[in-house]
Amino acid sequence: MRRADRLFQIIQFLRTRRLTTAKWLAEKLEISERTVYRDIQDLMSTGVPIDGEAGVGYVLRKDYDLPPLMFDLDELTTLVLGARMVAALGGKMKTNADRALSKLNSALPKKLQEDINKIKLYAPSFNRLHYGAMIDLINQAIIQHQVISIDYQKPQDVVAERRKIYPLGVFFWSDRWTMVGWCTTRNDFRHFRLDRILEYTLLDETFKLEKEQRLETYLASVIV
DNA sequence: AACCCGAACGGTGTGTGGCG
DNA sequence: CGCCACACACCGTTCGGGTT
Repeated sequence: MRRADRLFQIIQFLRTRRLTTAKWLAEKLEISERTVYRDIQDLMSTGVPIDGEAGVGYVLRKDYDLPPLMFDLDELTTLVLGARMVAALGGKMKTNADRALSKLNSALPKKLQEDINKIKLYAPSFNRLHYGAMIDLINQAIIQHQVISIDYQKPQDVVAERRKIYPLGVFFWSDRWTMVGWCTTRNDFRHFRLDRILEYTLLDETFKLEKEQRLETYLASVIV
């Protein structure tokens, strides 16, 4: 990593953390603490408002911000591919992704605008079914704490079962989408494949989660 | 290719100061 | 008082760029 890149990284770390020690920075950047001290000193000497306190760590004063920075081609490639994957979901997700790409394109310098058109990475079949509208609705329900009613059909079932769910999150498992939620029928966490949800409705009913019903609790139980 | 030079870095040791 | 973390100095090594 170039030194300039490392100095930029240090500022980024300091911006996103309340308190940062030289040891932590040294581990993250794979350099010695001694080098961290030198870098911090150099940043401070160029006017970056960093406060260091022995026995405490470093903090970046709140009034400091970086000027807008331009993406490099590798970053742009990642962003464009990501946006194209999201656009493949359809619905409002596609509209949003297209709008974001358009904004990005208009903000780029001419050279990068040309480069971005050369990115030939597409995701047309990233998702054969368009879940954009369903994900939009689930996302809205999660934010507004609204109950969702779904008709869910398991492979062994002949008819779909109607359930009321407190939606907690939507996950993509490399080949399929699922919604994780608190199932009021089973009174437990359940995840539902979106391709097995035959009908879904946002109910005019809100929910309040107990601690044992929250997504953090679910994640803590499944992630070792 | 060999050499020189400066920048950057790591290691080590010592001092200082906050905190529990 | 001990621990932790920053501050500083000194020295040796590595690396890249420039020169001969």
